[in-house]
Amino acid sequence: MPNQGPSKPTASSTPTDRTPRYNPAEIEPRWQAQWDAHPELYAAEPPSSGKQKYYVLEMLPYPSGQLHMGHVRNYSIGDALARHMWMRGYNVLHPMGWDAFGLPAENAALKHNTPPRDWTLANIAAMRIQMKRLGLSYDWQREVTTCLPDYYRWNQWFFLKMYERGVAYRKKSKVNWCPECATVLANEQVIDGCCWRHERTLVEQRELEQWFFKITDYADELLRDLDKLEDWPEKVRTMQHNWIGRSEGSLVDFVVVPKEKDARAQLFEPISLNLTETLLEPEPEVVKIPVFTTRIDTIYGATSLQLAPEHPMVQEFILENGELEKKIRHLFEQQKVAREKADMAALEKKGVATGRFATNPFTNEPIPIWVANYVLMDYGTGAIMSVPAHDERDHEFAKKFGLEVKIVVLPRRAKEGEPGDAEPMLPYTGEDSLLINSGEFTGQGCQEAQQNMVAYAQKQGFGKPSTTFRLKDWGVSRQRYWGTPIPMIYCPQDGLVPVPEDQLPVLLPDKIEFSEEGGSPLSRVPGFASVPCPKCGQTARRETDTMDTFVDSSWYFYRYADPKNTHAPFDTETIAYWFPIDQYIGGVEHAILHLIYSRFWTKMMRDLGLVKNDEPVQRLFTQGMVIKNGAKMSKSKGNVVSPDDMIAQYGADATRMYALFAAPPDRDLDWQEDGVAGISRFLSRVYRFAIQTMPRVVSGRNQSLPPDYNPLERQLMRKLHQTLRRLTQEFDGRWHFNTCIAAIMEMVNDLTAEESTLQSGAVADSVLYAITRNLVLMLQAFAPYMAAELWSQMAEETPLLRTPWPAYDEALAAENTLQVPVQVNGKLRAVVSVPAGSDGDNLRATALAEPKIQTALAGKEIVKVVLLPGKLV
RNA sequence: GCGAAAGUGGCGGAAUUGGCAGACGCACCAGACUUAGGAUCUGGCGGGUAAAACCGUGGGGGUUCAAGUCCCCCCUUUCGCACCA
Repeated sequence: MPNQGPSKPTASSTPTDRTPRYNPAEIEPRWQAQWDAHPELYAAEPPSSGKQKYYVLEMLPYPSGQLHMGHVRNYSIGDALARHMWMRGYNVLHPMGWDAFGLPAENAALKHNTPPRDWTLANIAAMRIQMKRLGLSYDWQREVTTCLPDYYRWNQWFFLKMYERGVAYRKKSKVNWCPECATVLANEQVIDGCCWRHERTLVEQRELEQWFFKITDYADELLRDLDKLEDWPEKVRTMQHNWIGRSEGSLVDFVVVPKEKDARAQLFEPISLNLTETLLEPEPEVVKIPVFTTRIDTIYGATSLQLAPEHPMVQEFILENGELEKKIRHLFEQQKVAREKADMAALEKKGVATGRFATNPFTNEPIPIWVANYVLMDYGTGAIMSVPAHDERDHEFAKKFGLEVKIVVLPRRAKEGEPGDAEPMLPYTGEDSLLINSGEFTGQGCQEAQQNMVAYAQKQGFGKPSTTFRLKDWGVSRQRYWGTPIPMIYCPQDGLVPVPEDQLPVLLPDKIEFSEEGGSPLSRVPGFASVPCPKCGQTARRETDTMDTFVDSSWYFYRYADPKNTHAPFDTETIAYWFPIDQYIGGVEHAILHLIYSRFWTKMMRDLGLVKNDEPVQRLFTQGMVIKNGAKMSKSKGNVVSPDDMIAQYGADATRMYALFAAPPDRDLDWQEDGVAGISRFLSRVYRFAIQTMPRVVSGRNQSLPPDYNPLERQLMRKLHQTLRRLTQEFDGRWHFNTCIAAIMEMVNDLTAEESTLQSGAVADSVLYAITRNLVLMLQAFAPYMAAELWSQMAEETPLLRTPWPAYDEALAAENTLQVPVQVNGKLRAVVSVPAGSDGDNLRATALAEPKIQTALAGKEIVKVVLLPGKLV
């Protein structure tokens, strides 16, 4: 037969072989059809089963139309776990669905003139086929598709509940605008100043009226509960911690010195109040500039006030002094550029003195007011007090612009009476220190002074404790079509009117025209925007923005537990059984976006009385990326490997198994096709061996194990139990499935090495049966098709998934002869064999009798002999 | 700059606790079977040596009978944070 390209293993290609060849192209579709016909195989039992539940979840995909290797890896991990937990006797919930709203559908509509709905549903159908081809154990009866009204109506329902409680609100504010998406983005969707979808598109700031969710109401709890999430990766917790960015400090009002008064005069001359004048002149308005600080203890060292270029007061200063305008605009531009480049650190600090002063309420002394490019309007109050002696940034700035540096904190002396540390290196930012030059607070420790000073400020009415967050409210309005319509109506008479609950869902119209121009596409749909007001019946305008798609993914996993519910998003009692999710698996790229929104949503639902859990996810696992040739797979790099190609060539079992074998699941995985071929060879060996021994395995099924194992039986049983032990421990612990698969390979290598001996009947059929049966159970998590095929050939009656996971036997796993390495001065000199259970003297004698050891010890004195039980001498 | 993780053959990786470094797989080499081999099987495979000795886990020190693993210093890579007041 001429060479015709890659040879696919087909049964007909080797007609002369006596044993059938492993042919996944034949085996896999056959079992897939079986599983399709029996969805109950993978169906979770209801809470009433009373069984211990296990909810394992992989992050639902966006239906792009194509699975990629990252998906395959993600689902292979989850599927291995789900199958294992089934065998461990749990009632396993393992669902899958589609994060089906989103911009790509609209882009596709524009490009191919296909309605987003058709495009999306076709993609879902294609990907569902791919998933089924992979043999994933999903409960398809619970499939959730977020773009269908039976799902998104509950988004709308939640929105109304949130609106009632003030958690959803509308405000005009500066928002992130991606020109590419032609829509607003949440803060979480802006990465390094660019859109999360368009890595190179700079996000613009636009002033728009938008819907927000008050996630900041939960900021404290979201932060605090991170401590409860012990089974989450430290990395994710840190990222969320940073994102929330809680900072505890104080607000202090500085009073602007009126322009008429010469600040310097006020400084040096006691103020002689002319009562008549004061009474005659109109009282000058007291203008306060609140400042946020975490170091109120250093306030006596504040030598200037620095305002953000966009600070409202700055406008007034510009009105008074036109020359300032250009300079301040310049500062603003510098800051803007730096922020867009996401590199504020590289920004050269610049500032402009306004010529005006403000009074430090603690000292009653005026300090100059500046405008600085490094002060941000959207953090704190947009104004800071500058303490050059005790803050790095302020120090740098003060030195550059010649501002006063006033030391008010000194390090504590190590021992009383010892010299030194009078002049600390500036800036000195240590907090285990003492105050000087700080009025009545002099001599107090920093921590102590912080408390006393804010209390004093509060008493005097010019300050209070305050906590600031980096986390901002979640902007959810999107000026797009393919999303959940926001169920609100604007009535000229009644104002904002929610769509009544019984009129939900607000259906997304099917007929829609797309154009390149911006604005909400729904506003151009005749008959959608115009609607009678539910209150007065007059013509009103419907909200035409849709919700951020992260709303969909914030609670989809609750719907899985009760997917067909038509009168509520889900049943609270059912949720109480299934939640929290025992194990969630996905990429670390969702550490902030999806995972923080989901946590918020759960807490919000808890406050609505819908769920009882505080957190959605008990354990989180973030798998590594799939890379190829050192780079993340991407179309632009041309290094994408298609799962379909892999399956067509090597089968789903080999593809999945390789995804688990090539690296531990938490690490990045370098995809090497030769490795998949290696797994495929391994599966072929397994298949050939199993089929060849199958008649004896089947006959061994009803025989009891021999009372005593012969040496070969003992050896094979030992390997079996060592392998079982490895798998049991890995599933319980660190999930290094790569070593599990390696262990199974070792076991199979041992079996095939003894193949001819086995054929000649050296091992009892019952032993062969025990080994093969357990081999199949172990393979099930990684190569479910192979396992199903062999299981059926063994004519087992229990469904594979419901077969209890075998407990390993420590005694059987133990070696009876130990190969003990012997070291002399830490160097390996020999390996001696001793029977298991030998005592130290015995071992020592054996070791000393070994010629190599005698050579190594020649002419030396034995100082010490170290014996380690079960290890080495 | 701060924080975290990582660095082991030609490659992916193993070595749960300080105890035989390189399991398992890929690639490669040799052989067998073949009209053929990109199929299958057998053997080899860190460097070094005729064989040993010896040297080897990013680099340098240290602790220990014993270090990939623990301690100190440094380098590199990846990730996260970064004028957050």
